Amino acid sequence: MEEKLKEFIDMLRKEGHKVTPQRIELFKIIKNCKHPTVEEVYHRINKSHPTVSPATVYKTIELLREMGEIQEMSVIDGKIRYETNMTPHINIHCIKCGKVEDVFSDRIQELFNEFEKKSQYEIKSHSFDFFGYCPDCKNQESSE
Amino acid sequence: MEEKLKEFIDMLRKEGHKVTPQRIELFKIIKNCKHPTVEEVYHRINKSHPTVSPATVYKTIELLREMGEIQEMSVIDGKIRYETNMTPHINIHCIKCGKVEDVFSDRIQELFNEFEKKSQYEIKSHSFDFFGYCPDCKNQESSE
DNA sequence: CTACATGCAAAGCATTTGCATAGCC
DNA sequence: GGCTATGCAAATGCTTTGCATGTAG
Repeated sequence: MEEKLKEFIDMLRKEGHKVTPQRIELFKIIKNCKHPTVEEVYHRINKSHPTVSPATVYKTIELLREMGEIQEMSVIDGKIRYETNMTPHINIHCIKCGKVEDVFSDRIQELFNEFEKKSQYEIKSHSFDFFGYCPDCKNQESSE
Repeated sequence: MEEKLKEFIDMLRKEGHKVTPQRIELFKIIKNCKHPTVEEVYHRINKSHPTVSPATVYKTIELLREMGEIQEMSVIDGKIRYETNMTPHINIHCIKCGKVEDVFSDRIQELFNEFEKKSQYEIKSHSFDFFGYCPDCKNQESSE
């Protein structure tokens, strides 16, 4: 975490952006959230730093997105959420309880390599999502 | 297309929804669009049926989503787009020119099967997206 | 000291809602 | 004929913008 923060600060400087307490705090909060909405990020920063405005939250999220630190996700409930874990993985969403789990697999990289070759695209990022019933909700389903 | 429309009409009836001209027309339009936004759907129906209101477009899109005919997609430009082709595939987005291509592969089904077994989830749908530079834009990139 | 970032309030838009009317079943 | 769907207009709520002030470099 400390390491990632330092890299982030370096990248800010390198790209000519200023290093402000708001940006540092928002980076820490966002990277510690799972798949936050703007609203959730705002509520969190509001607890520790009540003067930070929604405008700053929106602007910082947009900056992080441009810097490749976060990514907009597939939406299931209409609200845009942000992927903050940029390690290749698949999100499995339970469409009943709303839970989201990360799953890692070497197959993702394989698929990635296959498509890059086949399509002639230069692939920079991805977003993989499964939607279904988690083990708990699956059982409840069958008894309904 | 005719076949799909009939299935849709049957499903409407079966689920107790009424079959209206607006729903039929919106179904046809939406299924003929690639990855439309709400706005695009509204503009299209507005040309042929100028009295259809935005409210009806929103409600019908929500109905189609509930019925599993369409799905919200990963967003790249902030606007929610809808996946209207429910055949398993991956979308490759060019982050420069905005083009989106569908790619089909047996690997998707394999990945699907692997995860269903491994995770104990009952998977109902998915959304796979790659983001990068298409062959054309890739070359422009290198010469900049 | 200069330029960019922040915070606030207002503006802008997309989406939803309430309700009267129309039209499917 | 009953009950859902539609269309309209108003309301809501999220996001952006403009501008004065603060602050990093």
